[in-house]
Amino acid sequence: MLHLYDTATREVREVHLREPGKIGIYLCGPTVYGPPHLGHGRATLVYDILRRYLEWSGLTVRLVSNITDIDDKIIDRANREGRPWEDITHKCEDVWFTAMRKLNVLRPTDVPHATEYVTQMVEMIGTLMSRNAAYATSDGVYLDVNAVPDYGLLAHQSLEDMLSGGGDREVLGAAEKRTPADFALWKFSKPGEPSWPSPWGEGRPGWHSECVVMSLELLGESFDLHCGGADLRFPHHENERAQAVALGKTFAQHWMHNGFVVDAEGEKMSKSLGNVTNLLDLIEHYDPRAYRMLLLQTHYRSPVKVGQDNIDASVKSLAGLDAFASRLAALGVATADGDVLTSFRRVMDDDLDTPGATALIFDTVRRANAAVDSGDRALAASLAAAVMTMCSALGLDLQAGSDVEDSAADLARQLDAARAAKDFAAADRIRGELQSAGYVVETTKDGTRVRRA
RNA sequence: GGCGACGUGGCCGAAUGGCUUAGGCAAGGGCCUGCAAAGCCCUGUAUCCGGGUUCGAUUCCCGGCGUCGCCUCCA
Repeated sequence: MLHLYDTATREVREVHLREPGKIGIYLCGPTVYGPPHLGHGRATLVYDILRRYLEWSGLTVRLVSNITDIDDKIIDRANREGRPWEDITHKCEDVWFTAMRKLNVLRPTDVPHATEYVTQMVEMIGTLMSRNAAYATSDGVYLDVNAVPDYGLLAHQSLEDMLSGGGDREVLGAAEKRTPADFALWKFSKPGEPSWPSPWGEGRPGWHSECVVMSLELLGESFDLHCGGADLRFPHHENERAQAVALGKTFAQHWMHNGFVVDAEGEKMSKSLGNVTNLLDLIEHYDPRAYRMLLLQTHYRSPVKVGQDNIDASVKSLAGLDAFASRLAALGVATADGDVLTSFRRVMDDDLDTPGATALIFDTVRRANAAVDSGDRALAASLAAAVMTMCSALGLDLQAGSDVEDSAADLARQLDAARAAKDFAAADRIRGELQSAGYVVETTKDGTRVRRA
């Protein structure tokens, strides 16, 4: 059974399922106001790997991941560029899902939009008001964090400690708030801004409310797992939880957070630092599988450096796996080796130990290659099947060289003929042609094999 | 100021109180090959520093140095 580190309890523990065989997961999705960056890519890849693995394990997974399509940053950009805000959110969402498709990230089972749940959010805020956990000021409605006894559970800091720190940061709306840590549930709109009606005045929802409403509505109370990037731990997740607690509802049973993407100097890459490397650039310039490979070789909670050397190494390791897939495709269908798959489950169930899983894959590849060389085709086929099964469970599609053009296949046959005739000058010339056409050429006893470089 | 994470070989990156080693990339040697490619076998250099606990620490504890994150809206 799956064990994951739980941010709330700070320990690796079993993920307890409300309903055997089913898991409900909420993943905080993007705010659609700009191109996705590497951190977005990491989070979606990590949870895509989790989701695929769980489905492969036989669980029915309901993965709810929101799109935040109303937010200050969206409004700012719309004003700056003189465009309708919906124009920005629609376009950014398109770009987002196109990028995710290229990364082989499955679409979540549910993709709720914040703007579709404004009515429910207004209702929820009303309930919080009636419970005296929220109050209105001149610029909006705020949650009173003192209504939440264990506020700071995810931040692992007491309210007092949090308030004592923060240095020279500006606290929004501080003058009228009961406590500086109180956060906006509803923001009154200025003229010309997108707005929805509410009992307290026209406005728009604050950032944290949508996830509470949508997760509780789609997954229900005490749903199994809540996920997101480590930067969302506080304040976003803390504030989601605070609202649920203030409502008197049980929220997520388990909290999972993935680590940051850092640059070559080890600093977090984020928009606030202005050193973003765009996810779109990465998947345009490199095999999109390379990022998945890199993340698989890193534990999801560790920071990961994304740089030239790292990505190059992943591209090369993928080439080795592709060569393997191409080589072993000829062995035909076999039952995957059971011991290997048992080991695979063991490492994956241990806090999603994908570095262990990739080590297992490479070991199995080596064993399968050795079995081919020693003539044990049955063993090779069953090990190869295990490799393909594991890669598939991780969303890593190996390329077995099926996209070879007819002309290249022709040249490969000519190359064999030339070698058979010991016309090595011709053979070398043909190989050169194939290589300059972008193919890797392997001449073997069983004939020449070509695949895309 | 408060809370927390981390410092492993040429690079990336796991694991671990001693027992057999992570793994990938790079490097060297060998086998195979007409030559390559792919593959197989073998090899090297490592656990930030100083104390402590221990028969024994890279692993646990303390201190130091260094890097990073969070402390109200960034995946």
